[in-house]
Amino acid sequence: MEDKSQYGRMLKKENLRNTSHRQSILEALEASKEPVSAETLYLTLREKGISISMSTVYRALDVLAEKNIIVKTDFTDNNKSLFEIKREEHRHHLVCVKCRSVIPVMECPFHEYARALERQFGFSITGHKLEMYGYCRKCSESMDKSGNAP
Amino acid sequence: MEDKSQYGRMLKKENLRNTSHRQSILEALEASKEPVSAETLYLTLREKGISISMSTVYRALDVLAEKNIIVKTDFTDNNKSLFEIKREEHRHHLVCVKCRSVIPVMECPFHEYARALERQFGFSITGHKLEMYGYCRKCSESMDKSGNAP
DNA sequence: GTGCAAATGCGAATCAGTCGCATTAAGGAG
DNA sequence: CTCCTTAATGCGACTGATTCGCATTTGCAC
Repeated sequence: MEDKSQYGRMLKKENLRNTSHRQSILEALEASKEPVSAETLYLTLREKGISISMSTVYRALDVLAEKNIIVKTDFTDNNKSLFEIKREEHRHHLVCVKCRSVIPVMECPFHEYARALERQFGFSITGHKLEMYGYCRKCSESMDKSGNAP
Repeated sequence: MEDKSQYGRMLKKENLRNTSHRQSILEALEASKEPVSAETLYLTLREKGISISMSTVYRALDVLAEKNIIVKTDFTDNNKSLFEIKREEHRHHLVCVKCRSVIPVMECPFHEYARALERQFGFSITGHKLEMYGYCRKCSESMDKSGNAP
């Protein structure tokens, strides 16, 4: 999504006005390699010299998530929601429970599984979220050295 | 887990005192077929005539989740956390985005996938959470009738 | 039984997220 | 380009789940 006018089209398609704030938010999310919190996003924008309020950030994130342009995620921890742009392929995440780093993962082998569950329960699955917890390479190594088992 | 003294052993093993409140909480979670919120649990206990405070419920749930005796889950919605007892086999969930019903699912076909990711990223996976969203049978049907697409 | 750290109760505090309302600005019509 | 409607925004107050401080109680090792 290098072409920024693309955002305008996406917003229009959803009957959302193409405001400069929404543009900035989408650009910031696009630029971010990992999911960010509303607050982080707010601070990022302020740093860029953009004058915006928290309410607007929250409201924009809500409506964008509702329209499926971005994805809202809740990693169990500090009970803060994180947001990321919806890319071509959806992603899953490896979350390090120690240093809290997040590694995005592209592959998703769950389509057959989902199909089977739909048949079994008469449930129509429209989306899913998979998060995996554990220790990233660095944290496992540092614990090995210090003698603490993961 | 019919044998309630089992709880005592589990707690002791984690260096937690075997208090009557923790017993009650574990029993209530054991009895519940689906994940419950702290508040629901609190009310359930009060109804049973157990005098307990919200802080205690929260604190007990926290420590039990930390010790891996129960599981804390955040379904994106009303930003309330849900808790359930950790059973033999872990579960996944089908969450209806309309009526909010939750269907637990036993099967978990992800072990190979997890293994592959561990190799690929040097990440040591200790747990995972999969939630699937969509429309349960009842809600899809009622929407079909009313003409609203899911 | 005694002693002491862990657990609890209570109410105050925190803090992400929401809301009401007045103001501003998209963007379609003319 | 200007006008007009209405969505979007800012601000500050508010909410509601969760946490915290501190005094009191209770489990349990000895």
